[in-house]
Amino acid sequence: MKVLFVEDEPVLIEEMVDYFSTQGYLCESASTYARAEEKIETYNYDIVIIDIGLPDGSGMNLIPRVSRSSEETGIVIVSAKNSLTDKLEGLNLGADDYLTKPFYVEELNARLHALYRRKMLKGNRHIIFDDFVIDPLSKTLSFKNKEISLTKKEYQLLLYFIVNKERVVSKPSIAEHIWGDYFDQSDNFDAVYVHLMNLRKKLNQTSGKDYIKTVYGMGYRFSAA
Amino acid sequence: MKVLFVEDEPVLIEEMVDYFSTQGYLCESASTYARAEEKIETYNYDIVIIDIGLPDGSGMNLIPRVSRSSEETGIVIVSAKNSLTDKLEGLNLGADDYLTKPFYVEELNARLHALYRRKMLKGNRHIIFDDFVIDPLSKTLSFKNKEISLTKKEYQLLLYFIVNKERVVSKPSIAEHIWGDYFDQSDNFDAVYVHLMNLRKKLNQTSGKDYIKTVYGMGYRFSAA
DNA sequence: TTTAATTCTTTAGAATTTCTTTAGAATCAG
DNA sequence: CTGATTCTAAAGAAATTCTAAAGAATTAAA
Repeated sequence: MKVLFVEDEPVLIEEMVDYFSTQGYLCESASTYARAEEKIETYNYDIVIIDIGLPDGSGMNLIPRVSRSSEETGIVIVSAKNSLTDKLEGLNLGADDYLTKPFYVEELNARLHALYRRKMLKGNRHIIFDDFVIDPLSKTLSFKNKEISLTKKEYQLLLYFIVNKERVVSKPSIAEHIWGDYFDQSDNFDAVYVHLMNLRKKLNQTSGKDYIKTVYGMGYRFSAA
Repeated sequence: MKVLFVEDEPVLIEEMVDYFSTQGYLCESASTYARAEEKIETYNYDIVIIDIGLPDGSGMNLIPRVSRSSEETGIVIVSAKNSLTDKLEGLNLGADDYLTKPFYVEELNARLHALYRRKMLKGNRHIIFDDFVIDPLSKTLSFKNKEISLTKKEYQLLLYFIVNKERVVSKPSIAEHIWGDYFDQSDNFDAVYVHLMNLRKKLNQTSGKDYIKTVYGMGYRFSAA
């Protein structure tokens, strides 16, 4: 779960990044409109949290850009004033939720959770494909009620595949979602290969099926019922 | 955990009952003031969630009745309007928390969790898992009527695990809940390790079971019946 | 068609990170 | 002051992650 915080108050950024990192999110931040724009164009996020009042522009204008760059991305607006027009404008532009400053990080967390549920759990508590069940709370994968132990990277990888079910995901985008933008482009993707194969093997050994297909030269595609 | 929802909107009732049932709560509902009054007098609930605006009376008047029938019961008020006086009046009458409509069930869940935690710390109800009994009043743990001495930190830790049963809790979040806000992120978590191991050892030595599983790189998970 | 280049699979082990455990120093409460 | 608790530090263990390398498969080029 990769999240971008667009916010100019350093203290708030720090608080949010600290908190949500411990919650298992992959956190990045942008403190200006320009930087946010750049990051949004370059990378892919699952959720973007946008403060409206930025020093060099209104966060409102970022909303369409996010939607354009990826339909999947959830958008939460944060604003200092509790203005109904602001709220409506934001939601109209395509934001998924709205929060007024000041707020508790716990509340933002609850909203992100709700958004997460709507986006990928679609109202369910578990993610289910075939005889597999993923419980995000206990971070476990099980096959016919028997737990399959996954490492952190394998678990993240699996979730990324689930979100992009039936779609071809490229190796660079996998790397970006699992390592963040600290990931050096010049690095080779050997690590991705290894984790991918380990996950593939575990899924295959327990079910006998091949869930992850290789699309030569393009990436991988995860398919399941 | 038995919960009563006093709410007249059928859709909302359904949503809440659905959600909280999957969260392991035992859910009941009352859609009128009269029905709620009746249920409160007759049965015992751990938590009552009251919508102020009921068709046949103000939910506000239910608050003293709940307190009278059982001091233990937690009360959360829900109201359509974000009125400060409403909020203050409710809290004055003995409500534990206040929530404005519309809200996300996730958010209510977070509040119930917090409430549960608070109640458990000072309430006199016993917490039971397997052959263990925790008496929050005397802050003691016993196994088959034999007391197990726990230090303060071990006790807090155990309670935090119980509240988050079956969930993966990260080390930072453990630290935050036990040492509070002034816990420095830059501190290393050695102390957490130590207390955790001590608790783990005590539980294991008395019961022979392993209650606390390490989820490598993510945190720990407590499981019990 | 054959060859070369690229991309992918697989394995093994090195490097790193995270966890466990112990012991003793510091701190706190009675 | 004394004893219990809490914290720090450090060493070793364990698990994960990464690197590297060799071979297989696929595509592109000759």
